[in-house]
Amino acid sequence: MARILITSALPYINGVKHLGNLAGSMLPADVYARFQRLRGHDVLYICATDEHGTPAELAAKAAGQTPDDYCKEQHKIQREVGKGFKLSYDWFGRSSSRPNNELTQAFADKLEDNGLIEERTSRQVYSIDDKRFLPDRYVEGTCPHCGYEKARGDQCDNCGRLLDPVDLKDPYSAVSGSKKIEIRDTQHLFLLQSKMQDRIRAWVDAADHWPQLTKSIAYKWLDEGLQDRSITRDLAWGVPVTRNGKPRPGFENKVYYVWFDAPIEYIGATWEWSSAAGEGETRDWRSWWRTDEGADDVTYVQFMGKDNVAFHTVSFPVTILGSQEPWKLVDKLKAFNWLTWYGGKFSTSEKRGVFMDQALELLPSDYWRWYLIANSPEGSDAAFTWQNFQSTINSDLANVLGNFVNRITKYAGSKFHGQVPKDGERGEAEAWMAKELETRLPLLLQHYEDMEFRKAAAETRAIWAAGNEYLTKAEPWVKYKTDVDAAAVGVRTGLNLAALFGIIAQPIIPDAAQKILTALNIPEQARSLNFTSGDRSYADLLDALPRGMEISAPDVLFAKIEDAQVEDWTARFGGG
RNA sequence: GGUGGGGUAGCUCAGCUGGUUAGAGCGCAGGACUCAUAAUCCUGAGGUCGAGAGUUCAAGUCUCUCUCCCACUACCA
Repeated sequence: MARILITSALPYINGVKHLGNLAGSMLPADVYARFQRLRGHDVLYICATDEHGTPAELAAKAAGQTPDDYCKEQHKIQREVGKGFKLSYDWFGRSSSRPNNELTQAFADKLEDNGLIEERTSRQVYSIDDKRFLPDRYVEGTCPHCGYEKARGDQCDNCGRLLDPVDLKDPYSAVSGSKKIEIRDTQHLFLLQSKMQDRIRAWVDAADHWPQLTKSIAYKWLDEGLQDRSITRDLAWGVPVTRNGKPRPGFENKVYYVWFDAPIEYIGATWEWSSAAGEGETRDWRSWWRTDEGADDVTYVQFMGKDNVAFHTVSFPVTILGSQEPWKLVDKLKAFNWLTWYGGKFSTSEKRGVFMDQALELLPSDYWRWYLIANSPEGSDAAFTWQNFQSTINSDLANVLGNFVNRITKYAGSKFHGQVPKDGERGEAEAWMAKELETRLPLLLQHYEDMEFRKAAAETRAIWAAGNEYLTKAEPWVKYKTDVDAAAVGVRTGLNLAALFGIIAQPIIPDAAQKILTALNIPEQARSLNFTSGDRSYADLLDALPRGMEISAPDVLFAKIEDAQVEDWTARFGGG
């Protein structure tokens, strides 16, 4: 039994996430976690909300709440939506939690002890009316190059040029609109990433389980040369800057930069999980993270969108390696491209696309889970369209899987008293089906191991489709007229296939799988993805259910998506 | 601008270190079947693999040029 630690990129606290966020980190991580649990491994799947930073502070202000209250509320909302999508987190934490505060401060201390942090003075935009320093993008003004009047301090959206806020003409605060702006000196802590360049490169060189996309992004940063970066900000909301447990002089009104503390929350959330252990339960977070305390046998897998890769392959490892402490580093890193929405991006700020809470109002989570995995943006960006969604669901789920389960269970009910038939001998059709399973099931497992989710879904579907093909070959409804025993073999095999189809469906569509397996009375211990444990062969899968066992026909598993619904949703959400 | 990824059947995508007639699903056409959610199964049509040049006995697969799309570009996260 292997120990597998899984984390998905922390969703930012600022509002419910859209389907693109779900498809690019949380959902595949969940599918992978479910898969590995069903393989019998010891899995710990950790996620959390990323709560610090300027956007959270401003959103709280806009909502008339303290950042703390705002985050508490938003965290609960995100946690519930995650539940709605059946994301099987072992823990869904908060980056503002106490453990993360402690860990972040401890890491900073270690880094400074190791000569990797120094104080530097930098010049920043200060808004007098807002009484705060402003990040570059919260300063707006007229672009010195093209005259665009709403250029941001970091970049002009009109001409695309990178800017420095001091270059803007007539600058004003994007927070309040105030023009009372000045440049002030401010002290910040800089993490000396440049000193870690060689160590990081050696570590990336040695990482042989990373996909191409991941490595190329890491090397890009390394080739350009790691720059020292500021890890503190002039904000009130965040992890307070300390030195050896005491407020750091001159930094009383500053916090660590959100990108410094957020990845540390992977560890922090595990600590939270540990602290929440119930009566008589032992949870040791350090055994998952400290290689000197048991984590050396842990395989750590991270899931994220491509925008996050640099931070996970370079920035966070600088923190970990720079600490000189035996913390666990990532072993496998799966990065995703974007799910696109009618030619553009899903966008939280522009409210483009479908958001997780809205999606659940339209259809049960399985529908979305299947579509988003079967069309996962793995190799390149993937387009979401309502029509594609409709045809994928209707074909794969309603027709191929749902109809298979329905036809065989109904037929068993009407002709074989709702029992697994006892009689009849196997023939050619069963041999053909066994052969299919023998070649396809190992492929399916391999795709999951490789984290090739599109391929895993395609193989799952191919196995379901093979079941329909089998029934055509076996045609029990024809044989029933002349030879009931011959029909019995077909029905028995069909019912066993329905059970198997439910079993392999579990990682992607857990609810539907549960319905199938419950209707067929499959006990928990018989639901694993270890198909050939012991002396069991693939052919045995076709006769695994106890003969004579009562089964029931589940309700129709998937309703088809009607054209009228597509029209309705298109009108409501746009697209097309 | 720089860097990276991508441009393969009507649509969405597979095609690893170059090797016989380029694949899948959907859609489309025809047929079979009737247990089933007008579902399923079979067969078929359909591609100058973005454009051009080069290397090679052989290129979707390697090199160069061009073109279009997307992402990243370190103080948004």
